[in-house]
Amino acid sequence: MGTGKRKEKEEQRMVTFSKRRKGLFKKAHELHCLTGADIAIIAFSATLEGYESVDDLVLVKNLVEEIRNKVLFRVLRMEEDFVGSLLA
Amino acid sequence: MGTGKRKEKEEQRMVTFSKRRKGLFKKAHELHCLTGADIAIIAFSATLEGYESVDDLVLVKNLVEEIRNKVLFRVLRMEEDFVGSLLA
DNA sequence: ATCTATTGATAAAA
DNA sequence: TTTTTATCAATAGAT
Repeated sequence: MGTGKRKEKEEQRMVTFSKRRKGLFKKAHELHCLTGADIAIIAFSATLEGYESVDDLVLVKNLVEEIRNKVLFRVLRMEEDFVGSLLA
Repeated sequence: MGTGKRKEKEEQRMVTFSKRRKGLFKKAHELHCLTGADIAIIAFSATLEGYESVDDLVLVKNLVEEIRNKVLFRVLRMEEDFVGSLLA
């Protein structure tokens, strides 16, 4: 396969990735708005070149911390509910 | 509003949540298969009662750790690429 | 980036 | 709960 063809194929993959990632985030946003659910999505493309930067990764790192905090918050709420049910 | 109505509304919200979460995960799976992207999704319903357990939260905790590892792996790969580009 | 014909998701009903 | 289906939305391919 020529280099041109390979580049074309890679570009097409990125088009698909971009379109579908956009769709995925839209669906997640709808789910959040419709039901109040807390949702976090992280999506890495398979290639790094040109599509991800250190800045992006810092954003992801912050997002992961946010998610961790949400999980911890959930655990706290569940423990509160459990204690509440014991006292009820 | 009567209690019955409120319960009905909450049930409907959970039906919507379940259906759309299923759809969201399907989309994410497709995106992964189609483009090789690494994707992580965490979705909490707005209410806890009956829909989430400590076991679920342990799974989420593990997922968050997995995501963190992926981020770190990406950083390592980017650093390798950077060093590689300097040596090329 | 924009368009559109087709496919896929899903809300409501059974 | 699962199944059906009539609508509505996502998107692959073309431009």
